[in-house]
Amino acid sequence: MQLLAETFPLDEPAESAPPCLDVSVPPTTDLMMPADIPAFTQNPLLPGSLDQAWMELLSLPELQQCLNMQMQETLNMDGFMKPSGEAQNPSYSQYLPGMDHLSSVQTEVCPPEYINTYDGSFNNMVSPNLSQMSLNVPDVGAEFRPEEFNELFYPEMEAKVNSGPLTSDGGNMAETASDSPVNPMDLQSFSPGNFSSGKPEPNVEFPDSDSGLSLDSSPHMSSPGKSLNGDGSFGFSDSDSEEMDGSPGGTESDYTEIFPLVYLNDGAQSSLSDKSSAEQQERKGKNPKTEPVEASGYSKPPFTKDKQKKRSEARLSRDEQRAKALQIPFTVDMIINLPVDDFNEMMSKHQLNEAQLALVRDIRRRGKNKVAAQNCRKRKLENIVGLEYELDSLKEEKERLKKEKSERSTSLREMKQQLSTLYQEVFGMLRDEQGKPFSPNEYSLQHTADGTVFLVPRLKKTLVKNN
DNA sequence: TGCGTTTGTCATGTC
DNA sequence: GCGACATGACAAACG
Repeated sequence: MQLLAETFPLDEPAESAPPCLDVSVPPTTDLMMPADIPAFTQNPLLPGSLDQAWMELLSLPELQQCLNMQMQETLNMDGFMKPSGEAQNPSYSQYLPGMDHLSSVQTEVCPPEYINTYDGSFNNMVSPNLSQMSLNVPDVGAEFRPEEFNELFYPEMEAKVNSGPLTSDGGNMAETASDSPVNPMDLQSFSPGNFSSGKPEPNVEFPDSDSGLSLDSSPHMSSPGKSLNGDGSFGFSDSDSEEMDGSPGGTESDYTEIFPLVYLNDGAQSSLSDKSSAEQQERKGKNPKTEPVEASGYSKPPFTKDKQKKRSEARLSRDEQRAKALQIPFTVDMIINLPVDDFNEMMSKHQLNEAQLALVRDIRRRGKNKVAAQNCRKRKLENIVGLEYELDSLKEEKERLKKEKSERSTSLREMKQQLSTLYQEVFGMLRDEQGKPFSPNEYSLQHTADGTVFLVPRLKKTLVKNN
């Protein structure tokens, strides 16, 4: 085994450079044969007590490279901790996508086969699976968009959402509207026998309408209701909803006078009524309350209970009552669910007065907004649930990373200690021309990428740095 | 009777 | 500019 220590110009001109010792360790040289180390003849030999195994290890270029890296990192430990520092990035969602690169950290660590060469030394202090050291970043994808998260955690829910009738894209809605059978209002219910209660109420109001049919509460002052009722004798409001619900026909006489029947009895109207009147009658007979909701295409709103469903039906029926009162020849379902083109076409086929038009628009707006509100609330709940799952997942990930960081810190500390020991041992073997050991205050060992080890004067190093 | 939840509605903004 | 949709806010209904 040979240990070479020769002057080395380092990165400065030879004439100005103080001598550096090139301590290269060819693996096949004999430590006890100074003749084999010509450049070292002017320098002290390593003592014969040097463990040959150590020197063999040192002779390995891989180990030298590893040592070189370790020494560099020892000199600059900040860089050593960089990956962990990134892992502490509080911006977790942004951090996770970038975690992929951390798996490459292992390439910067001395590979296990090199470490294993130490057998009894490094082997014990370094994780045996160093090459396997990588952050097991869960495959969570590059982003945490709520949709993906929902798909990740609630595939079933997502499927239901996508397949259900309450999609917000309107596709199903339009389909439902166009596919649903036409359910015109029961025109027979417009008969005086059904509508007239014989109890005229000049100030009766209809519930929940801003169509201009309510007098004072309506912000839509442009609506025709007021113009029709300048005396304020006619309007809708929720305050009379019970009245309306209780006696739906109670206002018939008033409205039939105010809004004379505009039934054109044209083809459209007859088709609308003939098409499904029988069917509707049959359904109404079975379950008159649920018919409008089911036919509307959103038969079961999310998180709806039976009683709430009844409320919904009651609400819808109030719109039906209004429509009946104004003798609007369309079903509420049609008004709400028809595509805009079909809706306009339907409207164009009937001569509706301004009050009727306003009410139809209100019914359509309210109906669509009701569905939109239901979808909005459903999405909000899904987002909340998804965020809760995400929070739990991130907490687990955080704990895992903390544990991993602790383990890596321990491993790094042990490696530093071992490297320091090795450094001191190698350094202590070196002797100058007089056979005296080099002062660690004046010299230090440095590695180059090719595995060469230099004994560099610290003063020189300082000078070079300052220059 | 007070309180929390659900639902419908309105107002407003965005597409 | 209009219509559809989304959403916060509010009030009513209800348990």
